[in-house]
Amino acid sequence: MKTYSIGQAAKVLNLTPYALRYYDKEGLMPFLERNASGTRFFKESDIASLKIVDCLKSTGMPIKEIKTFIDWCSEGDSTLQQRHNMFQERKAVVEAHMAALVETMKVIEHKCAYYEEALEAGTEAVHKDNWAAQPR
Amino acid sequence: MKTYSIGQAAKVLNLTPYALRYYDKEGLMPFLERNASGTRFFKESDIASLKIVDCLKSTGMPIKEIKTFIDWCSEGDSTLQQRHNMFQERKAVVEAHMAALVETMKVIEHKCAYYEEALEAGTEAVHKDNWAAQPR
DNA sequence: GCTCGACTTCGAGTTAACTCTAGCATGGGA
DNA sequence: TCCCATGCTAGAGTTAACTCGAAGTCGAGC
Repeated sequence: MKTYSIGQAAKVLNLTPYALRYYDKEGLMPFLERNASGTRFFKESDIASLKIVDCLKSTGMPIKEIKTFIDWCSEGDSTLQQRHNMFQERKAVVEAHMAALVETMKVIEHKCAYYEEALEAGTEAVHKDNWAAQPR
Repeated sequence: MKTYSIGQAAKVLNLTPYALRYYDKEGLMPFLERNASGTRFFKESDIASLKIVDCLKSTGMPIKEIKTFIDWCSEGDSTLQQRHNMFQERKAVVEAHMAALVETMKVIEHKCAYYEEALEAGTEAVHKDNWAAQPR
């Protein structure tokens, strides 16, 4: 079975070896093994697990909470409900985040249009009179 | 014309007075006025400007770059092109962010389904055999 | 045998964006 | 008149998530 050094794993996951050691120190990789001389080696299952970590991170979850999840994974079937709840909550968080981004996008597109008109006119002054009439 | 104290502005913008003073110190509010005794008062135009700041922040733009934009605003029509470019870039950033969130969401939903099945079976072991066959 | 690159640990340093503390000023209500 | 909330400044403290430096080990290739 293929394994990865910390440098290779970092490359695959688009992280630095520093970050991976930090995650290890924070307890995000309890199943990570080492060879006789103490060097970490990452199995495919470790890479997969780190991809989940990355997924949770991208929902804005802090490392400490991710660790809680990892601990639940180690505890086995008795924590299935907590883990399910956690993913449900993450789903809600991502949905909220996406909704917020849609609103952000509306403002940005409005500003793009605003500056396109201003550029055409050569001056921002074109908007001064009818600002109140601008659609938000 | 209605104005707001720093506390009122903070409430309206869902920020703290600390944060608003910090933004002021960082130069994000060059048009902000004060009364005779040095107390800031926020006009509607300041509130609107801070909403744009908030919008840019929510695209992940750091304060220093937002300041650059604010400075361009102060410089007038000669920076229209830069400002337009900036919003175009922000649009691309938000689009990328949304696309990433869609991917994140797929993983999360997959995990929700995974844990629903596991809960039904009472054990995570139901997935052990056909993990490789799981759709990602 | 030597060198080189990649690995190790430990602990210190970095960065952004606040957040708070201390000490003081001000203005309105009882 | 006194009190209290709220404002001010300067500067220190906080937090997360790395990021790095120092000093040392290890295995491969020449």
